[in-house]
Amino acid sequence: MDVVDKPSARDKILCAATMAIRTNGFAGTSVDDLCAAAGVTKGAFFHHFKTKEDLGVAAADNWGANTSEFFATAPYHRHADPLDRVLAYIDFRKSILQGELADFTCLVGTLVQETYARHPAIRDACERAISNHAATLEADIDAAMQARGMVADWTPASLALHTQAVLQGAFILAKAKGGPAVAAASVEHLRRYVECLFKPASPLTPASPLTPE
Amino acid sequence: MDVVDKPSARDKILCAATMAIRTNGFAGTSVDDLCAAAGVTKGAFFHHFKTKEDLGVAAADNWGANTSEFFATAPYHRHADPLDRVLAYIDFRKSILQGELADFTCLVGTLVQETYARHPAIRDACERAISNHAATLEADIDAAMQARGMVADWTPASLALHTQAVLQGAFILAKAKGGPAVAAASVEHLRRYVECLFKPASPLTPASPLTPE
DNA sequence: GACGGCATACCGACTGGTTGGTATGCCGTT
DNA sequence: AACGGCATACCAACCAGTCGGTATGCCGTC
Repeated sequence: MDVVDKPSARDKILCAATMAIRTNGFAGTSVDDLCAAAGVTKGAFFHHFKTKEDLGVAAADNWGANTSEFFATAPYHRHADPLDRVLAYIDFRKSILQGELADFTCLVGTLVQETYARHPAIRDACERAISNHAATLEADIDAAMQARGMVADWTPASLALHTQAVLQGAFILAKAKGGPAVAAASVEHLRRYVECLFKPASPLTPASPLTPE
Repeated sequence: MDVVDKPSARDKILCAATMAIRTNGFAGTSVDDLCAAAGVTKGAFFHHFKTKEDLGVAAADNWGANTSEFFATAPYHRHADPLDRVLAYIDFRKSILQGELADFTCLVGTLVQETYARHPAIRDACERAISNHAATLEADIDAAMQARGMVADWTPASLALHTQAVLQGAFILAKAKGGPAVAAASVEHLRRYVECLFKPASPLTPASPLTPE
């Protein structure tokens, strides 16, 4: 148990899988590619993962764990008002749309898209990751509604999932257009929507805090 | 030139590819699978398409052409007010979220997700299909804004693309959750957003035309 | 209208490389 | 010496793509 723990083969494979699948998809990533990228042999791969599908499940679970920690320690939780936390979450999601596409797109969104029919185990793992993450938002949305005594024809859960839909769709547009700019614009629309839902009385405000493009 | 034109091998392949790729993805669909599903031989396949990538481009182009016609002849264009047309478009998109996942999800969204890095030609074809479709919405959005003399910090183009992002994201959630219900809820949020953007003055109306879930 | 010349559409066996997966053995730690 | 962690060697199935060949129809010429 060294301080400078050298990563185990399993971790190296999971890390390489995260990048490779986000870039080339699940079916588009071969076990050989993965081993080469991770710097391990095929023997190591099949020592840690029974099948390639098993790796897919593990990668989705690993993604869920990593993103949970990443967002749990993110600064947007500091706000006292739950609505401010939701808006800050959206701003935070917008702010991390930078660099290469594979650096900010979502592994489980990509993964579930092409495996939902043939690999139910992977689909379920992706569903868990998405729903768990949405649940962290749902709590703040719910608190914001109760604090305002709001009665609405939509549920906190549906809005939380909607934010994830917008993000996933934004990633697809970013891939189609070759850059994060479209995605950022879509996230701005999402912010405007949440502001609108919680706006007490005032009408359309032409001068919004968002910077014009 | 018969009245009962039997479909050419090319058409049968494109039709089979549309379903197969939406179900199993591009890399997950082999040329042999495709030929079996279309009821043609490999010789026929490579007579019509130089490579598998070529088929991907053709499938995306074909999808663009088919959806263009489908939406151009859809009933939502009948409304006189351009905003009504936009809202009716959204309602229409919600109404067709039925049946099997592969029956209503978007080919080019699935396709671009896993090919953007390795097959630029396919990515460009998908981008064209998405942008062309969004452009038909953009015109109505623009007209609705001008009719109201609206000045906003967002553009008609960005809202049109945002609608597509919501739909694409909704498809991903539907795949993860195994049914169209989540997708419909997200499309309802989109409708509420567009209503809010164009609402002249009144505040949040708890009694909305949307049916509660 | 019979002819050759040629293009298009399609067939299916074949190939070389790649795939996911297995069998076995080595090596440091306990 | 027993074990987990990994390496090497290997396999059958499958992959995209090729190639020689056939069937059919069009078109100008005589």
